[in-house]
Amino acid sequence: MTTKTSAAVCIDGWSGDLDTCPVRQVLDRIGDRWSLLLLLTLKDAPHRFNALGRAIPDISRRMLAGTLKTLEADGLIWRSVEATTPPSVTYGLTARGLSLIMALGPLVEWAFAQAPAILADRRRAGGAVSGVAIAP
Amino acid sequence: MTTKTSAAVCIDGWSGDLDTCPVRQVLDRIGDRWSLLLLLTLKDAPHRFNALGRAIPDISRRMLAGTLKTLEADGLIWRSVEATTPPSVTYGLTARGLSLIMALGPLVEWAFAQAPAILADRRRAGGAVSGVAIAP
DNA sequence: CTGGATCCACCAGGATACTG
DNA sequence: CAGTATCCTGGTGGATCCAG
Repeated sequence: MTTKTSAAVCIDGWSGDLDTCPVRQVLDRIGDRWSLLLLLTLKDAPHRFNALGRAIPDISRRMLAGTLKTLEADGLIWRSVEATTPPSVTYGLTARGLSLIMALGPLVEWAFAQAPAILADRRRAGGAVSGVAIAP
Repeated sequence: MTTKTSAAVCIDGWSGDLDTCPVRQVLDRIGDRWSLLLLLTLKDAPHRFNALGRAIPDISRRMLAGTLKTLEADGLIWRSVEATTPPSVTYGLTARGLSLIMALGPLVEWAFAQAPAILADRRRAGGAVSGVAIAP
């Protein structure tokens, strides 16, 4: 979502730049490799920096720090620093972050319900499409 | 989502590979630059190939063709070929594609409702986080 | 322990040209 | 009209080293 665009459509009649469409911006954020995963990890309980790293073993420290910063800038998570030595930083969900997770609920259910069928279709891709058409 | 992972967490206690998590797969698909846009364009009515290109001016033919193929392989859209000369190919939503759009509804509403506040927070990023914390 | 800074590999995706 | 093939660039993100 870095390229300049000039499309006049997006969603629900959104008629501005593609890059200013709210839905696009949200998907750009949670659609990346780590944001959603972090949000869902923090849903259960606040975590410290390295605890998050352990909960998501394959994230690099760079992406962990960067993604957390972005999520905080968006007000989706909070960050609390204990000025001890060594320092201890804790992250947790904000109300806004929680509301996002709630809004994701139906999508999550859909994903779990449809995943097997989609994977089956994808496997025999190239053949006829199996989905029932809305229009002929 | 091309990198091999071995994480043991994902969503709702999903305990397989990150890459096999249904929600990750769905987000990988609709989170890309064009899929959701195409789905929403097709929601209103079926479109022909070049009509889609005109509805979304800044998509390249390569990405248009590629994204359509993937969406079809996942059974989210159907593809109908008229063997005329010149050929005419029409795309439209399947029932599954429509159900995905429905599942996206709450997220879309959330995005529109939260976008202004998020952008405001993002602008003065670096300052204190404004979201109300769930936990202190 | 919690990051920032830097270097670099990889690949998604745009431009262009060509085919059925 | 509806794609496919090829080349090439720029951004994403991993690895590594450094700092508070």
